[in-house]
Amino acid sequence: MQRSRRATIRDVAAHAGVSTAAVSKVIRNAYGVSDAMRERVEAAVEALDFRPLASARALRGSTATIGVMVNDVTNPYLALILDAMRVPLAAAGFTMFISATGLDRASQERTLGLLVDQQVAGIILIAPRDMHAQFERVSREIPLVVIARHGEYETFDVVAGDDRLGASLVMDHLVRLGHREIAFVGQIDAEMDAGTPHAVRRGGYLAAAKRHGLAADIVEAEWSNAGGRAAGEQLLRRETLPTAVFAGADIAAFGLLDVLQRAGVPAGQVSVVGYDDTPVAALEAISLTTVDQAGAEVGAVAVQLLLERLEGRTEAVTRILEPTLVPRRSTSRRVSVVE
Amino acid sequence: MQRSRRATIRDVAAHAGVSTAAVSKVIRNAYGVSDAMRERVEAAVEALDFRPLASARALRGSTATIGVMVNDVTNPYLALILDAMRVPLAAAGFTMFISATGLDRASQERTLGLLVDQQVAGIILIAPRDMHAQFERVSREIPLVVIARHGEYETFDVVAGDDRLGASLVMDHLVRLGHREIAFVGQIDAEMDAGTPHAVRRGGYLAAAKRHGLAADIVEAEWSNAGGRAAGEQLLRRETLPTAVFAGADIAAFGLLDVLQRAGVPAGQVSVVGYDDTPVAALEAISLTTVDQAGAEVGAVAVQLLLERLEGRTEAVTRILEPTLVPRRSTSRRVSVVE
DNA sequence: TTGAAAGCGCTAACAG
DNA sequence: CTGTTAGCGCTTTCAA
Repeated sequence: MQRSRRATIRDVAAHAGVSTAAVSKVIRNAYGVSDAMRERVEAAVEALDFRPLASARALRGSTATIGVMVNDVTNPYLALILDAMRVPLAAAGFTMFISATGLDRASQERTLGLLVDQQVAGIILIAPRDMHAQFERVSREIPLVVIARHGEYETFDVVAGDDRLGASLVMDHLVRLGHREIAFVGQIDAEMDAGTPHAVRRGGYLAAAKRHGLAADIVEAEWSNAGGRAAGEQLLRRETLPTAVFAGADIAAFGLLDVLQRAGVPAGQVSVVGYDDTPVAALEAISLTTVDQAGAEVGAVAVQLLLERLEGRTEAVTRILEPTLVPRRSTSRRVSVVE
Repeated sequence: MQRSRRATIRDVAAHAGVSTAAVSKVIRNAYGVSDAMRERVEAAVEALDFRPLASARALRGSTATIGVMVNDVTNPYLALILDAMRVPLAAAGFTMFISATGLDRASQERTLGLLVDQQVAGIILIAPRDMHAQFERVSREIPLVVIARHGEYETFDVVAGDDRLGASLVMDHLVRLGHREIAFVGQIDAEMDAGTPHAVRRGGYLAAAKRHGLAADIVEAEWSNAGGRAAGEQLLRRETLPTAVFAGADIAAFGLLDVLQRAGVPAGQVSVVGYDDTPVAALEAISLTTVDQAGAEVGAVAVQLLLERLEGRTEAVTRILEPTLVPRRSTSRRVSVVE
């Protein structure tokens, strides 16, 4: 049995014996249709299983889709943010399409362009590279919310955690435990500007180290499981281990801890701190001290700001969320190191 | 400075002094354009920053977008699959849009409908509920690949791990270690049919238990962190703990292990097995015995099948991937339990 | 309240 | 090789 082609608004109009304009009004819940008309049209819609084609609607102007760009779907913190956006967007009548990119700027620029080409009604970017000119250009036409970038902007909204404060909380915590040799794991590449969480946490680390009169000790490695492992291996090659490491992100802390543990470094000898408070950090077997930056709230706030924009707000809003330290067993009082 | 509206193909044609048809051919790399023409058009495209609107193209027929539906973006195994699809799809010239749903069938049906309305060129569904009629209907019009469902179908392709074998590997492993009281964590709800990984793993567990002459012991709880915790609490309320638990999924195993550990159950007293081999399972501090079902490969195979369909294949293909057991420290020889 | 008709931006015959 | 033109399916004036 050959399936007939998809029903169009004309098919519905013919079936109901009315004009396409009438059908259009009914399916959009627009004003100016009699009850009788509505009923006939709805019956025809039902009978033909009619659904308006998104592209035809888009070509006339409106869409009800929101594009969300994310640079790494395997990052559990980002997943938390994404997950928090789904329900409120749907409740507001929007369809969310997630577009995954790489970490490089080129793929992110391409992806943002594609979202614009799709005429999405609004855009949320999660932890994008700096593409300031493009942000401005896009946001002049489409409501835009950027998550996890620092800085005040004129034409779009920003939601971010206070990474400088977060780094400071971590350092104060470690210093209070008696630590003086505190390493920081992080890597800044050529595409990374001052507005990234990387740069801000690093800056917070440096400022706090200075404040406490400590020597800065930066281990260059990216925030990933592999990066954390690499950092751990770098440290093991040294003559003396630092007594504490601020790994910059949970995911890196896990890799780092694992390498230390496998190398036989006694638990408690090196205190390790992550960032994000991902669910794994809370497991008793891991018990990683970290910084909670409320991923679910970030997502919810971003959606709220976007919806406000879609309803007409034009002034830019920047929302900085306050992080909190979550102390666990991966940090402890400094132990004197036996050479 | 007011931004001018987006350039259209007519603007480009006017700017280059040629017809819109010529521009269309150039931007599509179609045959029948002189080099001179190509150059002029390309210059105009550049000058006006022209990009074709996706909806207008879609309305004429073709799109280069692939829709991927996933029921839980916070599930690290699913994230692995998603991540493996991005690069090959992009390399083939397609844009991937991920659509997140809930676990319930209603939201999945809605989402699948939305993808169709978007005229995506192809669809990949990851671990969907049973919506057989809709699968058939959709796949008659759009190439469709379903991941993580069992069964042979006529009109679409399937990629799945052999969950029955996986469950069997787990049980054999535990029995070899001397275990006789082996519980299984899992929950089947009304919407769940025989083709789900849940049902198949449960079936594999039951069959293996029978084969080994063991009593079946199913703990009803969902495969999530919370579900694993709930299962752990259920077990703790019993007079005697089973000596081993097959948690059904890593994510549930983590929660379960955590509850047991916090309750003071000595390590090694209860062997626990997960499923999926997510990165966390490999951490030394967790060291969870699990089943590797090659998430990255699943994603890559799904993309490959979809691309084949897009190039014209019409016969349905079902690809079952063989899982392997990954033994780690969370399972050990049975210890006699002290009451 | 209803319908006729124009047109969104692009592609694909078809004619020249 | 190049241009003219008729739509794709829908929304939206504008008249009736």
